[in-house]
Amino acid sequence: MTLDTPAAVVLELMTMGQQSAAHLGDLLRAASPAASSPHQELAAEILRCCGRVIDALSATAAATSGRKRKAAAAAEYHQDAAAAGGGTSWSPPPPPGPPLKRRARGAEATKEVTSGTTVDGFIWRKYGQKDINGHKHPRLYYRCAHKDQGCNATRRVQQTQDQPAAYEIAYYGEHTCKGAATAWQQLGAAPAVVDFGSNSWGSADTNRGSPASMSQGGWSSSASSEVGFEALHEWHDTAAPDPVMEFLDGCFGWESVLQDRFGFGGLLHDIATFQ
DNA sequence: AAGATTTGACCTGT
DNA sequence: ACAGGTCAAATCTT
Repeated sequence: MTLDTPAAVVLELMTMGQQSAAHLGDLLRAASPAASSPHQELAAEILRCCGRVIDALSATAAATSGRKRKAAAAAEYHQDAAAAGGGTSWSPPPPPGPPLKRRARGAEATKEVTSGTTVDGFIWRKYGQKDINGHKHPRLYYRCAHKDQGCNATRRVQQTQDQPAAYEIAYYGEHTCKGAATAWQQLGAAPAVVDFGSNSWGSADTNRGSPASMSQGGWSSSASSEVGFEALHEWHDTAAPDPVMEFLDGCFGWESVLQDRFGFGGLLHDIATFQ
């Protein structure tokens, strides 16, 4: 991907932010492995926010380039139907449209490789696992927990061969569930395609223990994000393990890149506070 | 008891 | 025919 457009730059930087937040979460877990602390939840919240922006931008880019997945096309059917209704607000997809077709092998997907836990704001339910030829580890299949809302987003997780701690995650389909749409309405972005990729409540291994048992506040990004950032600063100013402090010191300056390049400071602030 | 996960079977695209 | 994706009953967890 080039950085020729503002969207590309935002995508790149949000990806960096997501990786940084994942790293932060790992550090926090290492610092207090006993139970999930508010600090870890804050790191998870940051990951969720980054993931939403990344997926929204990715979807926009894919739509612009005219390449669409089959699953995306099915989701689009619902959105077109909703748009025909004339409303600007989110409409529940449920009555399901045409039967969802099995996606073609190697169908286009939004892919990312993560080390260990990632969190991107959606709740996934595992629906299958398969041993894949040429892969030492099984492939895991997840779908959005809000399938009952007509959300057809799915996620495929494959542990990489050479790096056991790394997971290749492919996202298919579009999130059409209500929580995602609400978040963007609060952002004022109102994307034509309500598409937010993804989420992983941890790696294939850490995922055990029910994603839904974690905070479902991922849908209510507005309030939770703002509180989260305030708490993060408060925590940053008080007690924190040294490795975490070092990590944060190295990461909090990345937004200057945007200001230097496109003067996106205001946008960043809006994204950070979801207001 | 309800909801989530596991896993073998079945379905479909290549 | 085979490999990969999904279904759904059984099982597990909370």
